[in-house]
Amino acid sequence: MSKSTKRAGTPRFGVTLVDVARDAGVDQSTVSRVLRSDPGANVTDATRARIREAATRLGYVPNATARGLAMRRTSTIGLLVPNAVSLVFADIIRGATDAALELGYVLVLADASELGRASDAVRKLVLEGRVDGLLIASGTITDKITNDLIEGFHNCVVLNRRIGSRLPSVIEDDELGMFLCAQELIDRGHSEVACLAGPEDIDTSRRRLAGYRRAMREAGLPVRRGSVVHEPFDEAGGYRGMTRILQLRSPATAVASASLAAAVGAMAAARDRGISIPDQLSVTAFHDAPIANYLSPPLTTVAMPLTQVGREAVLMLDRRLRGEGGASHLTVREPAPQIIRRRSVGPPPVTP
Amino acid sequence: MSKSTKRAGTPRFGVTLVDVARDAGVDQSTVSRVLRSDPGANVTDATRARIREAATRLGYVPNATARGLAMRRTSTIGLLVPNAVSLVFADIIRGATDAALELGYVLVLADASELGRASDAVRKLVLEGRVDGLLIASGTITDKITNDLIEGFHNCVVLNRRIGSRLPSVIEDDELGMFLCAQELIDRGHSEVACLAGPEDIDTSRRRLAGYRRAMREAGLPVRRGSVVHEPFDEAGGYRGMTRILQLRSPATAVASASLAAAVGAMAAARDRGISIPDQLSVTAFHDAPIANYLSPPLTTVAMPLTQVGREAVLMLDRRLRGEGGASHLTVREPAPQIIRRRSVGPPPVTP
DNA sequence: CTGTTAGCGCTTTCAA
DNA sequence: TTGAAAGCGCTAACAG
Repeated sequence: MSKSTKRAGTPRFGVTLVDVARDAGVDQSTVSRVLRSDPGANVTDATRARIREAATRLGYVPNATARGLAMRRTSTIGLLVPNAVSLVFADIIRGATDAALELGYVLVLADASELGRASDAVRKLVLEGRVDGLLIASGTITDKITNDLIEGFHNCVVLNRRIGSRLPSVIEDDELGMFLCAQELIDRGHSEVACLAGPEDIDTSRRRLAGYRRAMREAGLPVRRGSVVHEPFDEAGGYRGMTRILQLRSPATAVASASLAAAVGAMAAARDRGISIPDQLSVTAFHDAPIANYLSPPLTTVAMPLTQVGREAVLMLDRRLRGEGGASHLTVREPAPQIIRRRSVGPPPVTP
Repeated sequence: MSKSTKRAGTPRFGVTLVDVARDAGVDQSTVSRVLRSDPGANVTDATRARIREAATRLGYVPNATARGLAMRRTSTIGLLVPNAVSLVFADIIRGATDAALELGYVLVLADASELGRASDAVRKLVLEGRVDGLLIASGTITDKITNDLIEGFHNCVVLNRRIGSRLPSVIEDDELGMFLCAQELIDRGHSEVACLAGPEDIDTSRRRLAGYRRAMREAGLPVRRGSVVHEPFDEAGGYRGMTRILQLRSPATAVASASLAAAVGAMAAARDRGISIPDQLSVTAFHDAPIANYLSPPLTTVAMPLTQVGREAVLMLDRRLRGEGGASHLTVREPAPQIIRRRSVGPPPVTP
């Protein structure tokens, strides 16, 4: 069968190595060596130049699929997010994207707002080899994915969660961040400080709750019955939780929320019951985002180093992909959590 | 060189077609036919069963890279988002993800919050062949990308924008949606209705502005000088725009915002000047999202069929990838825009 | 009904 | 200093 046999109807890729090689009058392997800047390549400056020129002139772009097949790695990593719109993921995504770029990966996000989709994503991305590794920043669904699919798959890093000790993880200093949320309230004179904690069965919630408890303990304040409520990390959860807190016989005068979204819901709940912030109720939230500036009133938050979490997760994944060892559990403490004071905190109301 | 020659040090993929074939005692091509459910494959039920059994027992998963190389398509499509956290993208993403799944694609998101990243993403995803096609839902950066890289590349569809007639596009009925935003205000008795429009040079803004103008015109209301302000579609833009409107000699009593985020900023600006909503100022916004429920007061919005936009964009891209013709510009009108009344609209204040 | 064979575009060993 | 050749895992003619 002659060389001219072309599959009929199958589209071709663009300019290939062979095209460049032919144009430059060398072998494709030489082109490959030059264009990859292969360190162990001894190529004349002349040929080198000729190849480079031909490549740019022809508009050659290496094909990631072919390279991936040959190298058995795609140089892309995935980041699974619960819903791409959650307030706190912007920073993680930014940090991860930057770090990935620096290390020569391309970072793709996969939306896994639902359980089914998450499994789908893991299958399609990881098992079918579309990505070299996976970052999982997917709060609630993480456990399920873990059990279902990730077990034994070590090319992945979990963000903001610590699940057993099997899966590598990068987390923030949840305890400290939440400590600061509560402390800000206590410092202003509040003694009845409630806590809008996340889902009870999640390690992240537990660490944040521990920070709240420590702040109370160190101030010599009791944690009253009913003043710690477990609700999801979203607006609806915050709304429900705040409503329950306000129904207490002696409601708290301040509330530290373990998530920004929940704080938004909490503020709405207070407003709906005619309670004004910060006059009658003070609020602080774990995590900062631009929206905090635009709430009524602007919300005092504790900004966490989320960008760094994204970055470190990529670095850790890369290390693992390259077979290096190193710690597989990291708590990001730099830059330190920082309280951003806005107008949602005031002194406790004077009780009649 | 014997068959046993293995590259040293290169990791292997998992279970391959050959493994399954050997196990089932057939050729790999047969396995391929069976596992792909190739319609033109005449295979005995017996072998078929044997192959299937072997595949599942060995835990075979087809390798996307190899398949991609052979088929010259990756079966993945990319969705470029400006920043994954913008409020309105959740629905688009959901619609697109679902449609992609149905058509056998996997959808990956790429964050392109900055211009540089956007070009990077296009290069890495499209030119290097990591995706078959690209959806671009990237407001402000779209133009640049277009000019830089997309020209002549027709495996892409632009969302919510119409750029020349070269690039295929899927948009909402911006005019109608914004018409409804303004009409709601007018119906409540407002005659001084301002408009928080988007950036002036963007077609999307122009269509929304046209809807506002039509509502005013049909009501016989003049559009006062200074009551249309062009600012970006974000909180800061809304804040600035609202501030300018409130500085007018006779400020409007109502404002229709061309974006949800801008409305959030606008409400903050009003609050900061001691203006209460809806008593002294009514507000409506184009686009709905859960956060609207939790603002103070909850914001009246016009919900647009964003999920459908995401879906249709995928369908259109798929059609083009398959070489089918069909319209390359679509305006999604179903489901119809729907006004969601909350508490940000009231009658105009009685002027002294 | 099934096997053989020739690639897809690239990397990498080995030989010259 | 460069070329030849094998092969990554899969698909898709074509032959039998």
